[in-house]
Amino acid sequence: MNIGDAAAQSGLPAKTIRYYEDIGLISPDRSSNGYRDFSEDHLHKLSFVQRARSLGFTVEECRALLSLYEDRGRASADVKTMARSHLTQIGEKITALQAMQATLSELVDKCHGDDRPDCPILDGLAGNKTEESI
Amino acid sequence: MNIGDAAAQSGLPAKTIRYYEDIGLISPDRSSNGYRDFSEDHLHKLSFVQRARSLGFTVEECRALLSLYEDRGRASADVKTMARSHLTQIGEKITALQAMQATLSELVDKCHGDDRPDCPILDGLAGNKTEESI
DNA sequence: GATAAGGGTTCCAGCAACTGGAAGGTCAAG
DNA sequence: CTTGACCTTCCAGTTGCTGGAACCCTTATC
Repeated sequence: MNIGDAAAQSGLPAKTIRYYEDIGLISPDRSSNGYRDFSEDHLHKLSFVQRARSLGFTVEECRALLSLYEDRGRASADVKTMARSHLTQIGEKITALQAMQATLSELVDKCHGDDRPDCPILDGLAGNKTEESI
Repeated sequence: MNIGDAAAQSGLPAKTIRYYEDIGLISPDRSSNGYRDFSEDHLHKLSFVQRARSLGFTVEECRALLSLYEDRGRASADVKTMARSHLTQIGEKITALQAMQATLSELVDKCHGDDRPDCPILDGLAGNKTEESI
């Protein structure tokens, strides 16, 4: 199977697949004309990586997950540990974003947003505590 | 004021401040010895950028915010528009992360996490619907 | 046989926003 | 006078791709 079909079936852009080969994540065969040749197994791995990436795992984590996936003697505890640590990071990111959201909405709410220059958002960014600003 | 003090007072690493000068975000003066010399105004801008960055604005957005900040004739509506569009993006990121969180916690919950190879997390990544897996 | 379309290949550059490190100049203290 | 803490510049690397140039392969059509 050529890269175009592999891309279509895995949901990854062809460029990304080439990149994954570059960094040694997958190693498709080559046809006699030099084209990459993807087997079902390769396709499977690509989809695996696509899903792991869409869950926010880094490429290096995907590499580790892939090798656990291939390892018939793995301990599911190892996978669970990775997943949990990733969950922690996701949680931290959400918390950080929610803090930004809270601060920024507060500022936005205070800003009347008209043609006057007076702006609590800019004041807030400038470090001024703007209790009242009209 | 030297870069070290500017860094300490703005909460930005010196490297970052040099980088900001590189990309034209701030333009500190130079002392006769070639050292950067930061005025109170520069310091103010650095703190401004630091806060904007910590609210998740991109550097280019910071540049725009800075120029609005400097512009005495600005309309607060322009600032509010930027802030709101940024809030939207934050919201989208949170939603995406929460989706990852939901999917991944579900898989983690299903995984018993012991020394056996059987693993619903890997099955999930492989695209298998694992209803029951013990 | 020419050619055009639609694959594929390589390599190089660039994005964001820094960060690390090397090689060297400057300055204040002991 | 030297030591150490600063400062300077420049170059390379990070993450995960993405775009583009220049070129090869295959198939169909004229």
